Amino acid sequence: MAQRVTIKTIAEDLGVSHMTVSRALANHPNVNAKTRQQVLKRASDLGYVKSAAATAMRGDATGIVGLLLPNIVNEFYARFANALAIACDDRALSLIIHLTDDDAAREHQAVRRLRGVQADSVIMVPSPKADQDEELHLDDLKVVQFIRRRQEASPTSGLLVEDKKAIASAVDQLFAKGHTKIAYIGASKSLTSGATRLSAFEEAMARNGLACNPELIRTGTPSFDLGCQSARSILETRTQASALVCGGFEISNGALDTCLRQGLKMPDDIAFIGYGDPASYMWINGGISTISLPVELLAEHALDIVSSNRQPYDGKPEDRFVAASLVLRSSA
Amino acid sequence: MAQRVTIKTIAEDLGVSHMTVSRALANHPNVNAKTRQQVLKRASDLGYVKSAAATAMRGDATGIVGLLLPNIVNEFYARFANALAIACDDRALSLIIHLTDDDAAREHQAVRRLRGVQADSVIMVPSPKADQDEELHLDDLKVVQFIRRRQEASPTSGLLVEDKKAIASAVDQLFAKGHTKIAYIGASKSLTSGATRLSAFEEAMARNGLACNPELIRTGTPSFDLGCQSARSILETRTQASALVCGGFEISNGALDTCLRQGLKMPDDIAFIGYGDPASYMWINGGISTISLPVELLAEHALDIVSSNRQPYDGKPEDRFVAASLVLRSSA
DNA sequence: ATGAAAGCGCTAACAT
DNA sequence: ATGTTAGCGCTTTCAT
Repeated sequence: MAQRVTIKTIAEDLGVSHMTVSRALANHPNVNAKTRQQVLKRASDLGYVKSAAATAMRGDATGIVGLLLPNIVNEFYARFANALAIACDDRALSLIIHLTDDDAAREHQAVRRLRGVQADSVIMVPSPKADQDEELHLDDLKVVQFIRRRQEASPTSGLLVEDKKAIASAVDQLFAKGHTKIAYIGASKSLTSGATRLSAFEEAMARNGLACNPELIRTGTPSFDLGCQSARSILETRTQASALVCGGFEISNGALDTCLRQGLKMPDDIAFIGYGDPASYMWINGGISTISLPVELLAEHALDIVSSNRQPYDGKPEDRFVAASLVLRSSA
Repeated sequence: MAQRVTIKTIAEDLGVSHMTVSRALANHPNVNAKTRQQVLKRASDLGYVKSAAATAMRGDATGIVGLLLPNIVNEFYARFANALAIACDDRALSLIIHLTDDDAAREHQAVRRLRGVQADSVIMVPSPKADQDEELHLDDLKVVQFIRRRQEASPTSGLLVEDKKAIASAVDQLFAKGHTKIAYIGASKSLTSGATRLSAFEEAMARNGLACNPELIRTGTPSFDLGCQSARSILETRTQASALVCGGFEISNGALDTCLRQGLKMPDDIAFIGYGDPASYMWINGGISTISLPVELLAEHALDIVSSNRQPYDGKPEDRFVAASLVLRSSA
């Protein structure tokens, strides 16, 4: 196979030193105009590309952004990744995606590899942390924790969704429509976002003078399955719930899947308010009401935080909150 | 910030040469057992990770797989990326995703950057090629062209979907239900996949003794918009089509969006057969009939081709075909 | 069993 | 305006 094209290749071709080539390519002023032209032409002809490895080894920024997501099938994450990938391409950054499946070991490996390639920064949805998990070494990375927030040894920034108001509106809306037995499925309290959403739900219930039947509140590790199973068991409960609010993307899809499979009409059989706003929600059942998050805006913020200052630690870690909103369609 | 941990850091800590550390970490036999333990412990404590840059500069494989997709919002691509990301994580590979938006310039940049980081291989959905596009330098990459196939200067492998039979079945099915005015929206003929699908459609029409009204056949650069606009204009045509077959993922979503926005009942107002099988198709309109592609299998194949032999050129380029199937639900 | 040297591609810091 | 040197982290080769 063809030998790798380096500045030395070009230098020898042109009978100059490799430094002249380096300077020409870097637009350094001290290069004869004619020489520069020759270098540029030759580089272009040979398809020269600067070695990222050499650059990285010198300690320069790599322009690599790591993205750790539980998965990328969930349309919310997919849209986030999509927006982020476009933004990265626009800024000449490389996006390395690792999927964690919300598993601490996978997350650990992913961070290792990102440190290996000297990624400048990582945008991550931290996995629900078990206490025995080993500490992540994040010192040389600029970290943004997305969606969920976990305490780490190194300072990390946060990009969180402020959804308490939207969840409260959801409950208010259901109450206004006469619902009193309102169920909720969300992430377990060990995740701060799980705790936050749950308390938003409970407070809104209380504010409307509604009792929270423990049978109608389900929490656990957020997943499609949790949504399915919780929805199923809620529907089986003697205390028939007339409405369901979801507090997680996967959960929402899982719960919705169960309701649809059971042939339930919404809102007649059950009023449904999902979480996240995949395009398909618009089409299902004449429109699924949902708590919608501004994905593209979130991607912008994430990249903003990590690229505002490429040197880790130079900027203080910051927390940003972006508001979710309740979108009412026909399912509630 | 903390200085990067290298084998020298560990070597100095332990008062040995960096070579001993290197050997200990590489599991080389000629290392004192006690020394090895010390090295391993220290490395683990300090969170040492081997520099990918140094490794790459020595010419070793980087374990980087590039993925070039038009976008990642389309659920087919998202599921493919998801499956590929999982497979990569399992094999300790890093997946770098670049989105091309089917644009040659973006594609060009993406390939440049992948060559810069010395990616071992690239799995790409080639953008529809305009003739004036500059040649891609793909010599040092192991390339798999996915979905679409383009002629390149360097040898590349192909991973293509064999969907002629599924498309023919779609037409047969519609004809069996009494449809005669069947419309088709697909990619333009300049893409081999576009040409293939279109001819499969035309042949099936002919076989059933049906005429192909040119007004009911639309092709172009595959996109959501093409689907929307073509569907709209087909629905406006005096020659009322009673059925619609889609020949592309984005196209399918776009056409479906238009039909749903116009409040059409399927299959009564129009029989609809989509392309690709996002989970939501199961839920929309009681189930959208579609030409379904085995995504996970495709991801396995793609990684198989590139990782069967990491050295570019050592394995001959190969073409693989994976069969699509017609999934009938309630929309046709 | 351990160490020293060289080289991968690049650029900052010195020559010339 | 151009060239030489050194060093980033690592492993292969050649000593010891």
